[in-house]
Amino acid sequence: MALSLDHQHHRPRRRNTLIHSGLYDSTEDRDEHENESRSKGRTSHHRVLKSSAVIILMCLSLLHVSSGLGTLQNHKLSSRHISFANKATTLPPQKSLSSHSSTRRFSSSKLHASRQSSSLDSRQMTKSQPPIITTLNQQTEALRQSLDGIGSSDFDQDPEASLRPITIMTEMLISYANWISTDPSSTFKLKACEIIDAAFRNVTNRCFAKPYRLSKVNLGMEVLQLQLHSCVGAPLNGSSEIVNGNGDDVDRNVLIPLEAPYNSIPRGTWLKVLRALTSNDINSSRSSSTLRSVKAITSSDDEQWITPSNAAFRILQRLVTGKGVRTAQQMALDERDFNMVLHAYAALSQNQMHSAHRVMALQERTTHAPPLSAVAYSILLKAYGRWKDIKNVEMSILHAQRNSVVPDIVMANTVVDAYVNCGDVDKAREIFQIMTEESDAKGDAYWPLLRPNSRTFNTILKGMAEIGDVNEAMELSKIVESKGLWDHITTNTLVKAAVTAEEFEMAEDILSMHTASFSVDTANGRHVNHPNIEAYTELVNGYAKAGHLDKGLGMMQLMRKRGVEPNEYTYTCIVGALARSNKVRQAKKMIEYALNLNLPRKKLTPIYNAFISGLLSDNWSDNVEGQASHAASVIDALSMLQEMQDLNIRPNVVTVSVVIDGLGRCNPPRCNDAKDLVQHLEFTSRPKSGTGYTRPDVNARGISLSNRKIATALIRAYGRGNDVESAMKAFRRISVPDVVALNTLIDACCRCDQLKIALEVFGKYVSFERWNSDIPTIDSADDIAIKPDVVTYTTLISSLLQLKSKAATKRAIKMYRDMKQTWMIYPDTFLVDTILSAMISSGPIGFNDDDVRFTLTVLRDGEFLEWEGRQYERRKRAVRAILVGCSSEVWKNDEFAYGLMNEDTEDPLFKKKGWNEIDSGFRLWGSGDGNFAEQEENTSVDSFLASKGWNDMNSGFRLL
DNA sequence: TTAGGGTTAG
Repeated sequence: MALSLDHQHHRPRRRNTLIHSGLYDSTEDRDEHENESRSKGRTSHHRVLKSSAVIILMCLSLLHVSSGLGTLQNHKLSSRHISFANKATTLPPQKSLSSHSSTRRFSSSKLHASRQSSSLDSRQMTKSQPPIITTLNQQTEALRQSLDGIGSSDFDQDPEASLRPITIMTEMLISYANWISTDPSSTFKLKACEIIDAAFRNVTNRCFAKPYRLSKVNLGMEVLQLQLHSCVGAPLNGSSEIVNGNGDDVDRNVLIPLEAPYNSIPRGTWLKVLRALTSNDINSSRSSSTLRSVKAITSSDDEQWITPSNAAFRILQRLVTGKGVRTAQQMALDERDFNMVLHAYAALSQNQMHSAHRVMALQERTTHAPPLSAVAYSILLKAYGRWKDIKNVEMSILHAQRNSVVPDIVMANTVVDAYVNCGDVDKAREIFQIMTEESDAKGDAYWPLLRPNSRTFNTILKGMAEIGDVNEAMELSKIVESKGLWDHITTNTLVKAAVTAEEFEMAEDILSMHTASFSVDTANGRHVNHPNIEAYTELVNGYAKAGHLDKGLGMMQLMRKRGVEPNEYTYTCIVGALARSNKVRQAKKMIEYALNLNLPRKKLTPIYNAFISGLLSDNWSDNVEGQASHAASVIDALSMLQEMQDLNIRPNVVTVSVVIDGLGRCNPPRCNDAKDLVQHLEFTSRPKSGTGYTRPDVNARGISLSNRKIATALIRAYGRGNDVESAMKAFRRISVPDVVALNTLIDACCRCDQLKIALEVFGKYVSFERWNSDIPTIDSADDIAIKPDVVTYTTLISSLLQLKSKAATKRAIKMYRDMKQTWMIYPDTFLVDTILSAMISSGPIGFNDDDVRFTLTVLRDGEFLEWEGRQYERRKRAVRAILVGCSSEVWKNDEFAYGLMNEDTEDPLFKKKGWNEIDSGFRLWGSGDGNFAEQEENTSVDSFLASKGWNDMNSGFRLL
């Protein structure tokens, strides 16, 4: 369906509900997020602590309100009211006492006034301002003081300080509640509420202001909870503990609701909360191993922890429905409110996309909300592009079209980028064509005429760079230049294209010709953040990866000559390259230099990772010398890990995985050491938990045995150590295993000759029906469905074929068919190679009809793949040699085989050496280059180091 | 509120 441009201008208000491929949920906006909300287990012990805490607090407060006060033990309070008090009980006794005594000092002075007010009769109150006002004002002042230093780590880690605001606010509500029992006039009631509300706003404004911090946000959430719900909390079991001035029993809660409208939260505050919850600071604090979760606002007694995005969604729902929102008339909702939440979900992770769709559905269904715009679709498209989910990229475009959303240049660029990320550069160029065509020439009327900008071109260039199509890229860059749209990213991307194609000279030329002008830091004559630093880094890395370490170091020299300061990325590349070449001393020098850049510690971790990874990257541990050398590298790696910790550079998941892998490649594999290391680092690297507002890590984002990458590395180690049982155990620790973890486990089983177990594992986790059922399956480990990939099938098929049994081969043939037909997975050259070499390895004897058909199928599939040089022809010849010699003649009915047999492509080498030679060398065909000649780069390394002023060769670093 | 570039990992 094509929409004309005219129609697009007056868009129908009708909106399509987004339902497709199971991602568009029709039960969108319930306030319940069962999957996400994690109610904290509340043991009876926990309850006892809570109640005793509340008793202490209430006694302290109420002691002054009314002497001879009845027992409070029977009060059932919402856990909200007392959570702060609960925290106080976790303090050591003395500290707890002092904490309370400070509260008490405060209470005794402030609440004294409250008592007086309670004992005053209402006649007196109408005459002049009641003392409660003074009390509340004093409490407000104390509150203001308690907020000093909020957000600082000192504040967060001092339970006394961080709990005080909540304590004071609760006390204000207690003062209010007690005063209310004297039945004051409504004028003063409102006045009192206004003061309390202002105090609350004071806190929330601070909590939800930049810089955003989880601890602040959670304090703010607590305040919102207090104002919204504590007042309507649990009843008092019909008891009558509080006695009013007339001696009558008053049956009510300890805390009572504020007068309207102060029992709700102003719209502006909600928007501040929304901004904080969807901010980058709150959502992407990857440095912290603390799970990002915030306290949910609930009307029940339950304490729920949910993701910031889900908390934001709930607030969006409030803004839509007006629940808890203080507003005279319904204000129109801003598109940005929705987009903020949409973005928070979409940027988060792939399995949050159904939540992203709920946000869009909420916006669509809310009549007083603006319609979905190109911005919303840009957010969605970017996310799907990032996950390389081309199916949903196209669905999103289709829905934008159905919703008559007119694309702007941003959305167009997002689509182009999404296609590039999905590896479909042709499709990206097609969109480019359509959007730049005059409308009457358009085949697709959806895309309006748009003027491409630098980003459009750079994005397409990126696509070309990734596939190494440097010629096309150069052609396109001429257009970019002629249009005056060349910027430093164009240079960087074009250099990348040349480097990917290993056209290093061209890359250097591009860089010299298009180096951006940059400002000189006159203070030290150096240039900071050179706009082309990425191109330089690309070159350094490209040279090093291509085996030209000397040239890579030459680039470092050139950078120095041109005054371009290497950054952490550049050092990561060069350190990794040096370490891979076992130039330990030089690598360490480089690290030392990177340390001098005075970067934040966090940025140094990857440099160390590159070092450790390079050090352990040796793959010659199959002989004795190799093993000894590997063992030495492991020691070096471990000492580097120690150095990191000494320098307070925190190892991350990558660091640990790499070291585990190194330990696993020892002979025998050091699996126990690997596991111990994880547990040790898990313990030592965990940040101190302060207030309780930052939740301890329970879900393995950081270093732990249940982290997916770490567990995967361990599985690999156990596989090498012939320990299937432990491998299985390690796998089961992963809450949501991915295909890499699965492949590693299957491989571990196969290595240990446990093919049966491998097939069971495959059967348990790989099910097309379950995978396709669209039901989010996070709850039960048994429901997890993993989409296999070509590696999964390669591992299993290879193992099956190695058994050389009829039954196993039959099973392999079936798996291969399932892979293509059910999962639409196409084989790669490695799989084709694996199968062909296995099938023909025993020679033509016993090669039956099925074997012939299978081999021919695989060979034919291989025809569509990209092979190095004449590799495919060689495989064809190998197969032909088998067919010639085998008794089966089914191939004679096969057109492809017939053509194969009659091709005249005789390989003289093959002719000379015959089948056995080919077989033994089969695997080597793929490796292409035998260029591992040892190069002597010491000269250039040292000259670089010398240029840095480090000419000291004997710095104490051990040379391997 | 939305779009483009470099490193380490499996």
